Amino acid sequence: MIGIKRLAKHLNMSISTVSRALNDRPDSSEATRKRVREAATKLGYVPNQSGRNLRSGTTGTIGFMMKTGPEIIGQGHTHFFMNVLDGVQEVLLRHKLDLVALLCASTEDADDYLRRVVSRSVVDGLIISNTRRVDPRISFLADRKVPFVGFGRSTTDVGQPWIDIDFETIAAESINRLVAHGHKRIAISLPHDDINLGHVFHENARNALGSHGLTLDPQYIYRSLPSETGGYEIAQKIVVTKIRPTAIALSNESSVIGLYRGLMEHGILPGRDIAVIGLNSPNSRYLSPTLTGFHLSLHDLGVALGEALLASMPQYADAYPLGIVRKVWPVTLVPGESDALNFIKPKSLIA
Amino acid sequence: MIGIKRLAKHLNMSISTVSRALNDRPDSSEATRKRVREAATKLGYVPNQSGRNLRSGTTGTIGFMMKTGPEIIGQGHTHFFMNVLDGVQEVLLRHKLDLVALLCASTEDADDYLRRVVSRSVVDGLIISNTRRVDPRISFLADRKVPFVGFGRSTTDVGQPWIDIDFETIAAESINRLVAHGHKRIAISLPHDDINLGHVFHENARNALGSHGLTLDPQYIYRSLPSETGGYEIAQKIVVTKIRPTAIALSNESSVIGLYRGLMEHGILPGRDIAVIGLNSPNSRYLSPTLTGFHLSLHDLGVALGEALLASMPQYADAYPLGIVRKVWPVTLVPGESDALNFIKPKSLIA
DNA sequence: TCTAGTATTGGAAACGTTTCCGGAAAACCG
DNA sequence: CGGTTTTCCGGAAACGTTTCCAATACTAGA
Repeated sequence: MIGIKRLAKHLNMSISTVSRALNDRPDSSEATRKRVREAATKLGYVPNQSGRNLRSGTTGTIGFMMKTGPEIIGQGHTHFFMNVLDGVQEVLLRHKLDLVALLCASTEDADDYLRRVVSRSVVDGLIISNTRRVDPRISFLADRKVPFVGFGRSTTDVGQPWIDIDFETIAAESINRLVAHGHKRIAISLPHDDINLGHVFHENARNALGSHGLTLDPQYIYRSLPSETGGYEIAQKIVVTKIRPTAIALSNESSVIGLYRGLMEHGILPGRDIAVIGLNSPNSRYLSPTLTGFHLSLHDLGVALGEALLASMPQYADAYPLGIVRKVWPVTLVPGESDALNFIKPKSLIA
Repeated sequence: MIGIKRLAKHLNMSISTVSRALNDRPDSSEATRKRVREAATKLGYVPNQSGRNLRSGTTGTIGFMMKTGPEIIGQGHTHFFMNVLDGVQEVLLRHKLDLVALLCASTEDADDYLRRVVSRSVVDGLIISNTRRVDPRISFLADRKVPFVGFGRSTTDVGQPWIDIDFETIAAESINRLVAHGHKRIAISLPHDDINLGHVFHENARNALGSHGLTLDPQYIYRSLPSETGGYEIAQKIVVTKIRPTAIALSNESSVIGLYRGLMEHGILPGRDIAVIGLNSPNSRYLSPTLTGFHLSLHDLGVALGEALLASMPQYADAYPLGIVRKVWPVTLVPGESDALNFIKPKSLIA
């Protein structure tokens, strides 16, 4: 391992000159920059991150916090995160920043873990997802002045930047479309009550129903994990509902797989016996009947998330003069067969 | 942010004494340790990781490398990883080490990324998964003397520790069982040819068939991604096979979901029209007919992986006198309905 | 040619921690 | 009680980098 000292000696320069050249400081000549760069690659010099961190107080890494263990938020969600993170990483790379996933063990409290990570100062900035309705992480990070961006909103508001999927549109358009198709008994799926998006979805679905003179029957609100398994459980619940809903609007992308499976085991075919609107994903691509679902560009969302974070970091703010980014990420409806118009031929099973 | 200096001044001690006390060095008295600890928590002192790193050359973090992006190895695999990582984290926490997932963007070459991570020395040790048949990462890490453990074997052998799932048993027992049930046209699923486990599975399946006087028909080898989608694609391929296999043994835990879906769309019912043996997972729990599959304790595997890594790190070797760990992780078969004994009533569809 | 300004450089301090080393005090032993 | 060992402590150097500051060399203007 060669350090800047030996590199400097080898070049017959002072270490300060070498450092300046390596970092493209304005007060270093192009000639020396070139010489230094060449020698550096020749000798295989790579700056020691710890030394750099110590001096500058930054680490050059951005963290994305997630929990490990069996009861993670939803298995299928991974595709989701992996695409978003890919976009984030793309932006960060441009600034030589690195993205790591901070893995909080299932045995450890998430808030404790965050505290530990922050005080060890292993990252310069953070992305937090699965934002809760009231989220202590937000106030904590604001308090510690750690730059962060929420992937999701929260009622805990410290003026932080966030980007959130447009669940308003998803909920409202789903309902409007289903009502237009003649449905009256419309169900929705919601995540755990803590999660903020559930409230957004709930409220907008209720309002949309209200605008058509309908109400949201509490028995048609199915709470479940946003996973295949969660969707399967919804199907089980639907089957035992006395007066079954004729349509359901889902609030996540994973559960539709399990929902289809569960419904079909009982001879209930989406698009014929029940209308389903959900979110598209690679896994929903092969569903039959094809899914009527909302599409969103996850990679681009990740890019936006990365840019929002950089905009909130003083060092990079001038490259991204965006101010505090608070953006609802657009979705577009892709019609399929699962909510077919020629519905309303209720088979016996719609008791 | 308070440093060790201010802490020392506040205690009227030298910083060396404080440092020793905080690290429970033998040459510090219990009395001072107590005083220091108390003052540290009272003042909210947390050691600066960068300073520590710089001095000691270690970072206190272990990395698990994975790729982000759309074409990741398999979405369902995540549950898999999340449980393994949970076990790893559990072990590491005992030694105040932290686990992070190193996210390699889809646009970046994995080997380049590894090189970058290592030279920036952001981790003290690594776990690499999806080990390939010939894996340059292994020789690179050995060359750089970075402690690591393979989650999976490879023909690239530098004496590194590894832990791998017992695909020998999975392949052989699957075959033996299917043959015992009277099957002769037995198919297997394999991942990309690069991946090492594919070769293990292939070879052992072939040998098991051979021991029964059967051969592995090349047309019954279905290559696919280890994902739901991959399983769905296998079903499509099965359907268009001239003389269809009567049984299939899967080499991953995710594809069975898509396989079931794809088969059932064509009226082919696992356990009646085709026998299926796979790997169990939370998502396979709700399959109907229930899956005959292999179970393995992922969390414990993670623990073993963590211990194997620590055993290979000089600093921790004395706590884990295991030498170089090379272990095939055991699996147990959980019988279900998908390979039911009362099979062999070939419907018309088994052309 | 001299001066003022600019471009580039080297020296040295600083970031926060650990650890080596010498020394002082205490404990032990005969 | 003298000497030897043990226990504990403080001073200072070191890890590798960045950056402030002063100094030098060069350029341009008069």
